Amino acid sequence: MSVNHNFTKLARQPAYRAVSEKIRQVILSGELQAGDMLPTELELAEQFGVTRSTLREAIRLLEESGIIGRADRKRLVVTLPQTAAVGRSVSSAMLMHRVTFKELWQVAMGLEPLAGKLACASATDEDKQRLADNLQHTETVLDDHARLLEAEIDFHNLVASATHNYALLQARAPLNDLFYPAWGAVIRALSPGQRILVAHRRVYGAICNNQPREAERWMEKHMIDFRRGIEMGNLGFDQPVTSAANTSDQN
Amino acid sequence: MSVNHNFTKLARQPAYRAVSEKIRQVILSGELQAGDMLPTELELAEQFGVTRSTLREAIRLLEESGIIGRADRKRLVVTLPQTAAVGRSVSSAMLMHRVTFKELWQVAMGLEPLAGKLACASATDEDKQRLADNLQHTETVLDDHARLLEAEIDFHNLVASATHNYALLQARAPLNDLFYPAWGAVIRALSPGQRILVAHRRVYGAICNNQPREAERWMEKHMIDFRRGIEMGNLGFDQPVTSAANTSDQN
DNA sequence: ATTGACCCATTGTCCGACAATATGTCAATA
DNA sequence: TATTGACATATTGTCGGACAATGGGTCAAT
Repeated sequence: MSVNHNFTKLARQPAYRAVSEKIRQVILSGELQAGDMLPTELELAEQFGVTRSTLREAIRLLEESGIIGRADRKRLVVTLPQTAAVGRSVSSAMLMHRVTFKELWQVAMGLEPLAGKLACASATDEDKQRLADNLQHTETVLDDHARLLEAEIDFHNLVASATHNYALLQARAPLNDLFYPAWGAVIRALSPGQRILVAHRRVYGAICNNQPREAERWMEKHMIDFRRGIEMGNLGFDQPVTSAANTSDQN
Repeated sequence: MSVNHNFTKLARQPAYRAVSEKIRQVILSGELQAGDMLPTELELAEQFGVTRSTLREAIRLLEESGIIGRADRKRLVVTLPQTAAVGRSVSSAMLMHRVTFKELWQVAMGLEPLAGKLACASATDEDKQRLADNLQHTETVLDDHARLLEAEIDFHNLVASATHNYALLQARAPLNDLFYPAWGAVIRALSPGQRILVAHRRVYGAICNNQPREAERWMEKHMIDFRRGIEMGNLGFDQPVTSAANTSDQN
């Protein structure tokens, strides 16, 4: 019989990956901060001792992570990742995993009431003003399905932003891409404009009056309404969500 | 005075990005499924009418999203994104945004009790067995700080997995990378092995007996303990978390 | 059934090249 | 002075070709 000592299957990584990791480290360590310009591709390539081709591949990895981008279409610049940019990767993953509407709803039930609650303590006057503007705008589009959905999504984003909690913003990013858009079907089927407006007003009022319990409860009711809408419309609560944001413009 | 009509600043996208988007679309539309092999780089390049260099840059973008990878280090293959892979991008973003421990804790307060609650309804016998194994293992490492932290993280992952809710798994991914590791300092400072074990046992018991309320409450208590630990240890509850997983191995 | 020798396809990396495009300078003009 | 135009320069996006290393396959020898 053979003596079997299990060796750890050593994984060498290609150069483009090593370069990418190195740059990422430097950025995450704070040595390079958001807004800092990076050297030109040629210069970077020389520093790492690789060719421009290899370096460019490394750059792409960081680009997709959203931590570097281009300033004015030329120079590379360290960037503060936008929630939307990072969220797209997450959303892609969820689509491939065939996440159901129910799963997203469960997460929404955990995060949206929380957002309402937290917003009470942290919303600035500017946040409140933006919410007020949103409510006013919503009233004018109650019967315009597309705009209503847009206003609806905006409202929830504004509440989340009012928490000033980036971790929360990031955690709920996929809801924007997958959960609410899918809900557009409900709006078209049931025209629940009034119910939406009432719930939003309650949440807004609670935030303004610093009543976290109220904000939490009404956001929860609002979410339960969502579920009811999906089920009543027979729109596949247990079905995988489909990518609504599939409409990237190109030939 | 000049007539000022604000034109939308048209943004042309480079070829590597267009190619990347196209492939992503095909995958997300389901036309290509996880496990499917892609043609060779040369073949793909010819199909798109670009050179291999350009195509490779496109591949890097998708690679970072975790939706394609390499089977046996050669052929490209459509991959089901791993939570860890996608989570890394998210974690990077959070680090750059200087997310505080408090922010992460707030998210954890929203998601971990939820995970406990949902797990009650969806945990399989196998899930329960894994939890039981984890508890048994935890008892043996109560005084080994490193292993205790590891077991602690494992437990929460197991509970989350038991929900069989991928959206939830993805949403709480950054907690694994940033929240719990940072909590290692608490373990070293306070040696709260017993408290941890008690809470875990309660959660486990509630899941086995299908008592969602109990599971939720004990998970919540557990999280509050976390916060207390951080504050008692004076470990910077309001400070940005630092990347503990910064230790990637390379020269 | 394992080993070794061999071939082949594909990747990772390199090099050199060029057009398109921003940036900067400077003169000309109103 | 402020705007315009002409020009030189730097940098990116893309191309095409090249080669070593490596994994997979075949086939013969043991």
